[in-house]
Amino acid sequence: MTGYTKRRLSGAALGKVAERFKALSEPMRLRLLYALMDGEKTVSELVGETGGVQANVSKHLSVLLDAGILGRRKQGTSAYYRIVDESIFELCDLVCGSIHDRLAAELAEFSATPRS
Amino acid sequence: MTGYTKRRLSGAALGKVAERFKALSEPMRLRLLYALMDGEKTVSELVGETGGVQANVSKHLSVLLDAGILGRRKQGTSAYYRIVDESIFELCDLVCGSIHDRLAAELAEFSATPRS
DNA sequence: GTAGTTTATCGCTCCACGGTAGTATAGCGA
DNA sequence: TCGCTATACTACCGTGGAGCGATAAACTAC
Repeated sequence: MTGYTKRRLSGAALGKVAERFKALSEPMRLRLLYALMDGEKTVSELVGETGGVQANVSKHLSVLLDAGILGRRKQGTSAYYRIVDESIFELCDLVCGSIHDRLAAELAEFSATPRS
Repeated sequence: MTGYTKRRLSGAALGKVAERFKALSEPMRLRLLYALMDGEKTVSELVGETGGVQANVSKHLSVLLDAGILGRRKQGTSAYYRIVDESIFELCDLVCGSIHDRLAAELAEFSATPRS
């Protein structure tokens, strides 16, 4: 019993799920999400932390906004972005665990292989 | 306490996580994964079930194979693919729940809005 | 041997997307 | 009013990847 339902998804649902995964398939966007873990930040702050160009950071942020992962608040000339879908980090944790397991398995297999 | 560790990831780890998400960001690949839920199948069977072209199905399967999500077994002229990373469905379930919550929230907000 | 089946791969077109530069818009201060 | 800053938007280029047809490779049956 692993906890997931193993329910089949309709075609439309499949598309929405794929869309969500696509929003998370860019290292830069993941970096932005992790930078936002300690609370909302402005675009400038995110530019400084991630080392990206302002235009790119702004575009990636709007992608995450459209995906429903981030929220935005404007104050003065600044735009404050925050995470509204905390399940993102659960996803990343699951993937990290899965990748770790695979690497560990490969390592074990390599170590068990007799060197010729 | 939601259960995830909220640990920051290195740049390389971020790339690997993004790569995994990218492998899941295609509806066709998700369809193949869900078709494989009830056990290993040949490419021909998957072509029949998903309605895809053989070349595409084969390519998508090799993407999932390289990502460590699927395993392959060859017997005669047939290739049997199976799921080796069951955590995939946990990921999909999490995303489904998240999407459902968002849609439900949008619906509630819409219903609460007084119609002018 | 030949023919048929199954799978993988190649070449191609087309489209989506990331990165970048430049520009526009809005708010703030002198 | 005139800058200055912060953000968003537009246009362009290059790349990567999906879809498709044709072909190649491996195996089976005759």
